[in-house]
Amino acid sequence: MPSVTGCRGLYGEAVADTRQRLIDGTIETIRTHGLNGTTARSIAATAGVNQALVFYHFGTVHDLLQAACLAATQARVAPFVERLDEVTDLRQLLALGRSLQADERAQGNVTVLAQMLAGAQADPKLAEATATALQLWIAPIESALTRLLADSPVAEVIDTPGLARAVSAGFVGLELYEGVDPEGTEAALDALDRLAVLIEVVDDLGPIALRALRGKLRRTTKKSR
Amino acid sequence: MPSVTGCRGLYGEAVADTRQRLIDGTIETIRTHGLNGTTARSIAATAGVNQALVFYHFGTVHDLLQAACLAATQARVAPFVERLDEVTDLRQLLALGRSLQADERAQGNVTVLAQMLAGAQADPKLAEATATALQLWIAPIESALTRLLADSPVAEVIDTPGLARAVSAGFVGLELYEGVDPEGTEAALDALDRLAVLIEVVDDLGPIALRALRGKLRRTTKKSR
DNA sequence: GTCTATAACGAGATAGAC
DNA sequence: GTCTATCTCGTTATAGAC
Repeated sequence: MPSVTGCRGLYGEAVADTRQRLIDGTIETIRTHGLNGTTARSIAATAGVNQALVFYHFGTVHDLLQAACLAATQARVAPFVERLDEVTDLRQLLALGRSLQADERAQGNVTVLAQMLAGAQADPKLAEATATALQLWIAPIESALTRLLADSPVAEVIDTPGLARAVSAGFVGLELYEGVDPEGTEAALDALDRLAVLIEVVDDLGPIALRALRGKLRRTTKKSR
Repeated sequence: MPSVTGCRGLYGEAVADTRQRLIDGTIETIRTHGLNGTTARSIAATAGVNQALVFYHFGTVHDLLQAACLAATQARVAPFVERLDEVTDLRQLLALGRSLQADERAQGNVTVLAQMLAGAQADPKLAEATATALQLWIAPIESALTRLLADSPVAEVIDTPGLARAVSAGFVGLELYEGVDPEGTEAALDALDRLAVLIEVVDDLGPIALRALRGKLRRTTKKSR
């Protein structure tokens, strides 16, 4: 197989190819074995390369983890952003979220992110890489929310950046929860579906009810803070 | 210190005390070192006992993890249930949730649950124990939600068991997210706060608006499923 | 760049004295 | 029940041949 860069070693293999195989192998290994079972040996086995190459190309297993996390996230976010731009209301946004989650689940990418997030708790270096990766998801979601809620009375009291983070973090939690209770996760997603409908319904209320709601929202919010 | 059971070994130490120290030490070790850093040696060091006692009392590190996870959760859920019974509306429920999360965060218990959840993804045995522990949280939350939403039009379209799971899973996700972005988590919780206000406001609408809302909720929900 | 071989270390787990 | 000592294995990482 020809390499993109054309670089080849004494053994005739392409360099860029090996690096990419290691990155892909890392993601796949986290997905199937968890972060705990992701060692230089298991990664190399999955990637079909020699174990020592992990250290030649990335120095440490740790650095490979970071590189793989970022690369995988970037690759997945790009197509998502395109679909996100076509969303015109909250229900479509949630539908996209579910469709996305189904895709990600099948590919195991949210699992990877969840594993990184868990591992990051006791590892500042990993935390940095994970926060960056998660931000890649959050930013476009925040943009979409801001756009969708621009004309809504709800926008006055909802903090869009905060909501975007809550949604993203919530999805990660759901993904983890799915690992121990798949049926429960389906029920949870259904419940969220209906909550989104609720917000949308509020948006579509007649002018009278809407004005009353607006006043109440403001008063109640002030009181509770 | 006198033991509950009174059992003592040749070295004069109480048995129940050592078991409890190991369980407490396990939780503390997960909290500070993550699941990855929780080894028989690190647990024993934290608990202040000999490393071999892990295997004498629990057979394997794995079994100790399960036991500690369940014990810690049960101990924490009990007082929570009492406070939950006193909640009379959704905002109080969320306020309790935030207060609880602050406590849990300070004690590191949700972190423990999150670590278990992450580890459970690649470990069926651990998954079972974690699902049981999480269910200890979900059950009382579900009861409270059912009680609070009993007289609400929202109850007709919201799936309470699903919502309870979504809330629980979401909190775990937020806890993990907090490890990599504390400020973002605060913003996310604020956003959820306001969402809860929204539901409550809908509940307090006048009879006319409420009837219109009810019809719309039914129609929209049917359409979207 | 890739391979084999191996060093250095920490992990789970056990044996046997006390 | 508790302790010390130790076995065995898997891990990261490196040295050096090709």
